[in-house]
Amino acid sequence: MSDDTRMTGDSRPVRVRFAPSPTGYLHVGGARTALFNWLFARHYGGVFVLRIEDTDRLRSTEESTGGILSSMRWLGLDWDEGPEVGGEYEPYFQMQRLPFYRAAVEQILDQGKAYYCYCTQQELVARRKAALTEGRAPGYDRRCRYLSRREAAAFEAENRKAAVRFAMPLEGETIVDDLIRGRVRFANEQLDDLVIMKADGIPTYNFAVVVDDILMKISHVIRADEHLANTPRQIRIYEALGSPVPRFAHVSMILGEDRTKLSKRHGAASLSDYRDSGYLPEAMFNFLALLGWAYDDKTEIMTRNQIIERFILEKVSPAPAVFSKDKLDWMNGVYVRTLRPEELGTRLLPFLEKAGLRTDKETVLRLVPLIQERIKRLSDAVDLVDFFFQDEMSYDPRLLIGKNMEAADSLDALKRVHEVLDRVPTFDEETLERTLRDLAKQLELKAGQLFGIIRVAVTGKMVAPPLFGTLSILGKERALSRIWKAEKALADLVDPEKM
RNA sequence: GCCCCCAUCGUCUAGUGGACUAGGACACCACCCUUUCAAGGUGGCGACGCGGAUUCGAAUUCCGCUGGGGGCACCA
Repeated sequence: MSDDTRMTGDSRPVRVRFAPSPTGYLHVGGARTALFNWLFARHYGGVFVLRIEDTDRLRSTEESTGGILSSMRWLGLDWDEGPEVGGEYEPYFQMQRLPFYRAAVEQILDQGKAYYCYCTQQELVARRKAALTEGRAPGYDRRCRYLSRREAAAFEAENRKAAVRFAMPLEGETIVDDLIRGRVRFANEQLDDLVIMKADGIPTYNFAVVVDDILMKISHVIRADEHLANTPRQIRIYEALGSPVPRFAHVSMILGEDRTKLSKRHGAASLSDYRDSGYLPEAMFNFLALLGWAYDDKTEIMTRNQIIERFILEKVSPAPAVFSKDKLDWMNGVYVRTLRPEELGTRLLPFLEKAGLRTDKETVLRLVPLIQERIKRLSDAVDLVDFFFQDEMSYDPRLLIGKNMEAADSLDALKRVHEVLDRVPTFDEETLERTLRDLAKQLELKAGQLFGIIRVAVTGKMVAPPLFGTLSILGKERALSRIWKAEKALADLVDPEKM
């Protein structure tokens, strides 16, 4: 047994897949499942397949497919086989693989391990409801499994469309040896005869997934916990098809802060929402990897390669994890701070433009040093720098009054600031700081008192980026004009009559 | 109703019978630094769900309970 075999529990070449259904955006939970598959493949030098399970004709859309692919790419999860890249086992859209499913159904039908079911959906729904109210199991009652030839012919004569059901074993048990959960046993009497092909000739999920995983030679099925209960049925289908059963690993689900399954109700649940609100893909990647997996007792921040190198299924937790936005925010901030300034500027630009700020790369680059360690998300930058781009600011003039000062004193101080700045030889940070600190001393004010007044005057805010950098970037002309306006506002406050 | 999964600080987790007065991170609180806000530093608060059993010894093994989640579709 090779090392890899011991670790992956299987001697076949590693081939895993992520198989989303294109009925919406890529959900955070789905992204984590995709990530774990991808990491597993990359760690063992295997193949990562992307397959689109679009057999739900009502809900599947092309837009969803496009959105999922772009979210995957944004996260950096490249697929070796799948849409747009092709591969040995194409096509990778299930609706283009119908002949494969039909052949497989025939094969099972021929063996007598499946049968036609003529029950209509209305009948099924009614019976299920009745069973539930009477406290019986809601599963299919198997009546068509025992149809006589004559009865079947009668239904055919009625022109009823038949679905195909799989004949599950009635007794014994089916064992799932899960790589994360260990051995899980299911009594076969619990498994009902599921539909494997709908009356319209389209396979159901539980069947298509097995057929494709066989055909695509998937060695490990890493998927969400919610599929564990489906697994024994799928194992029976593998066996009926005479194929080796892959190894299974059921990853726990991701919960919202209220400990229910994460969904739109919890705010952003789609990966694209996170992208749009300014999270970095590298932070998201790191964060998602840590949801249910940990390297050791202290490491939080890891590069993509470190994670690939360290990721093993044995360290994946079986317990569900709550998605903590607080921690994501923190981690995103860490990644924002490690970005090279030019890089951060590049990423910031679209967010500022989207907010309606008329800016350009060069300006943003000058702003970056002032805000890099002050933002967690890229979109946070907007509130921090918008005043640079606005000609008219509106703020409460009372904010111009310095701490523990009167309006009149503040006005006097601001006038002195105006004079001093007007005479200052250069408008660089160092000069500004020296000059203004000296002034504060002269006025017998604390630095914070004076700087606070100036801050409000030039930014309109109590909280803003560092003052001297701000003044310098703003430039003498704009800074003085803002100070002048502030003086007027303060003067009104001191003596409203004198307008 | 039946079946299955899960269970360590508020949250993410480390922990695979003794090294645990249970470690780290986020969040929170305090202090330091400081022109505001951040960032950074230091410190603090804070958990093995409950009950049995096994064992010299249990967060770690077993059983039950409780709680949470998932499944039982001609959805995936």
